[in-house]
Amino acid sequence: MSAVAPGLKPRKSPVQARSAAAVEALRVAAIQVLTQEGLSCCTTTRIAERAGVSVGSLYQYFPNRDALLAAVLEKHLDGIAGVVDHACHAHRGKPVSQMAAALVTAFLAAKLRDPEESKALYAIAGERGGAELVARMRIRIVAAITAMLASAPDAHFDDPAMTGAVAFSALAGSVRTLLEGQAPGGFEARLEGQLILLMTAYLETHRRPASPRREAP
Amino acid sequence: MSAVAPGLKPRKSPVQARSAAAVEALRVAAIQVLTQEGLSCCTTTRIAERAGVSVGSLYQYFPNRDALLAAVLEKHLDGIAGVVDHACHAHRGKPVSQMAAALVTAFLAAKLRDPEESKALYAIAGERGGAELVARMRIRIVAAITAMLASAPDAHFDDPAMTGAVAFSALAGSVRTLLEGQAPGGFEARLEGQLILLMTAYLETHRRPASPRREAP
Amino acid sequence: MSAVAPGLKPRKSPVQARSAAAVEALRVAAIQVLTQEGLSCCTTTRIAERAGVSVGSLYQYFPNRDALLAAVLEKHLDGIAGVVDHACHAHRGKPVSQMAAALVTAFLAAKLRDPEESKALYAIAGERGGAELVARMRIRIVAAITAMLASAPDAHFDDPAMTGAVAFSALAGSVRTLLEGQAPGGFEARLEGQLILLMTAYLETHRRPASPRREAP
Amino acid sequence: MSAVAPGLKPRKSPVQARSAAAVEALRVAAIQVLTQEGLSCCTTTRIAERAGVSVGSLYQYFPNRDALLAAVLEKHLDGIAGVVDHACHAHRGKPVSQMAAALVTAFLAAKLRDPEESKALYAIAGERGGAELVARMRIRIVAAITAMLASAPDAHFDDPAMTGAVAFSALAGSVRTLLEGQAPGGFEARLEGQLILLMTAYLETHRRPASPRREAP
DNA sequence: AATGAATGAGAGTTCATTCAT
DNA sequence: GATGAATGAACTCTCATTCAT
Repeated sequence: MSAVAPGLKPRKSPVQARSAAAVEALRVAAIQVLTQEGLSCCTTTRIAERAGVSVGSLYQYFPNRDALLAAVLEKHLDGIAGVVDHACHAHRGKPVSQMAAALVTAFLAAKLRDPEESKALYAIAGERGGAELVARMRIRIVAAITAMLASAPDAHFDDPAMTGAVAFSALAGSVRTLLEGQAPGGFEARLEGQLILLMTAYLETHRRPASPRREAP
Repeated sequence: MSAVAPGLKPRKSPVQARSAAAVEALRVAAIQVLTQEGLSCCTTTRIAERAGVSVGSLYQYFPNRDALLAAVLEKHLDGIAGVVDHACHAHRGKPVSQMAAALVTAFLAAKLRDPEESKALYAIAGERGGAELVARMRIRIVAAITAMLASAPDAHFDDPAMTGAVAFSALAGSVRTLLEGQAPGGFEARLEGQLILLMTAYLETHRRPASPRREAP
Repeated sequence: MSAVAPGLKPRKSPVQARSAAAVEALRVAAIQVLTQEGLSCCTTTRIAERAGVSVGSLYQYFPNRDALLAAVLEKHLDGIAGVVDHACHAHRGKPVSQMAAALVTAFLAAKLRDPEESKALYAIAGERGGAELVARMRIRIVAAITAMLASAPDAHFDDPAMTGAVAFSALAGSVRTLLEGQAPGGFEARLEGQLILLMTAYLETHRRPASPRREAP
Repeated sequence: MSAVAPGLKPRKSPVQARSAAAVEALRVAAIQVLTQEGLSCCTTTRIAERAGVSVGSLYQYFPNRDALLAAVLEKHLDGIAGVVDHACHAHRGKPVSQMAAALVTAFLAAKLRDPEESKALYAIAGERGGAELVARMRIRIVAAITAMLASAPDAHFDDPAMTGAVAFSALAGSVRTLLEGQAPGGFEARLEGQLILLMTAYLETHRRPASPRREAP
């Protein structure tokens, strides 16, 4: 229906732009409501209200409430996965100690950027549909870690996928504990150091005994 | 835990016995419903139905739905905490490697004894009230670990509470991931070994450099 | 269980005595609960509890909740009616001014002896069954008043029943207002005087102009 | 009350009109249910059903059941108070006998316009919240009566507020009795005359002894 | 497209009443 | 008889979803 801007890249039509804006507003509103009022107050009406659109419109963009919440969760998880992905790519071929530090740092940075949001989304992650998204994201991240580990020059992992999975689980679990429980004072501050320590110790368990270069058959 | 002296007192009046049976039936039913139908289907009606009692009876034993779910969660957490507590006590003064193995083994044994139950209860843990119970249990377990660590003859922890907290978080988080996501094949089987490896590596990070007795300045 | 005093009047059997005690306890308990916790808290369980008997027993003495409440109301109304009845009998043949004063005084004394109770019972009076009891009591009292009025030496009432009904309505209504609304300060204190004034004025409206015997045309 | 100028503005937006219609339908339905089935059958479901709207809609207009009933009562009481208020204003400065007649006539006319409604609302008046509304209305009416009495040229009231309160209580109480009890035949018909008699007698009790004009000190 | 009033199934909870003990 | 746990219909209220405007 809209006349596309003459020439360059196909922009979103005005209609689509409006849609996109509304969708984004709903996403942000959902997080705010979730954060400030809790899951049980996170009704479609409240979200729409906060987003400044009508409930009717909400249902134009999402088939139902769960789809909206899933979308919110998915975007969040995508962000996390992207950051970790990137860090893993960037540290291929580096020594495992650097890998460990990079992994921890990247994940913490991503997850703690908006702690309230991260915390609130755990509530969604447990709901129908959430588990699957989390599983997908986990697979993606573990794959990235696995690939990184496999490229380590100073270590050999018999089963890098397993090691990666355990490493990520430990990391994600620790952060979850931090966010969910009111962590004891100073916990947050020193968590990063401790996690790097933990991660490094775990990965270096697999360190290659001697100069690996030449003799790999 | 104690074997009752054979043949003696009936221990509970018939009335209490019926009550206890109903309460237990409700507890089990709640876990079943949670497991098989999810948190949002876990209504008082459904639980009572499954337990074979009427809703009215449910409310005779629990003041409201949340109290029932909290009771279920609390019993579960108490079981876990008891096992870990016990293991920590039993390994005071042992080398850290044994501590690590014992901690991992005890926690896994407790948490994976009924995986469905454990999994289902994560859903409750996020609800209002659940978080507090989890926090309490965490504090109790971390305290036990901390005390154990502080007694290690072959390591010195500057901040055993921090180390204990991180160790537990990593452990609990890994198991959660295992239970929540459909873990990749074989994950469960080798998880215990990997977690022992992880835990040991982390704790031995703090190993006392040499024979500690004589040369401490 | 007790040995009945040998000989004289047929006492209630022990069983009946127990029943009577329980019934009375329930009656009193109902009033207390009604007074202290309100009609919506006036459940059979609560009443039985307060009376120190079991719900089961309550249902041995009363076929259902409404019957219990009706019994409570009935006894209350009987008390009131009795007092007024008595006063009316005692003032037959007296001047109307004395009748007015006696009526007001008797009714107020009866109704305000336990204001809380009186007030609480208005709640029952509106429920199914209550209205009928109230109507019956009204009829009884109005009859007594009517008879008294008809005997007045210094007045003549064309329709003493009508006059009696209006007089009683006004009286009962005023007291109800006093009890229900938080009456303005001092209202209670001077109500009696004002009501006597009102009643006297109303009844003296019908005063026989002169020596009544002879000259009635 | 005013005839809307023909053909002009729709006065209410369609939305508001629908709302208003629903609210009014609920009000009427509540009175009908109360009248025909009693307070204990006056449930939100039943009211909504009778009003031809869904329960959900009921809760869109009233925060809860009590609020709906209170609204119904309030409107009724406002109507009564308005009529009495008006009559009192209109009879300031008139002789007390006219005041008495006007007060009785106005109140009866208002209260007996829809006797079923009036009767049904007594049930609400006793519930939590109802008492307060009744008290407020009472205060308003008594104030109006008091002001009227104070303006009487042919009587002097030492405490017009007290006299007003008693007068109103007697009046309201009599009517209540009429409506609640199945009044004896003909009662209603002659009640007005009797109440005027009663009221007049009571008020004239305070008649100023002699020609008041000149000698007011 | 956008709106938000209307819907009604279904949730949690209560309580008069019964009946096995 | 007395008991009080068990019952379940019925109540109030919520909220995801629809659809006339």
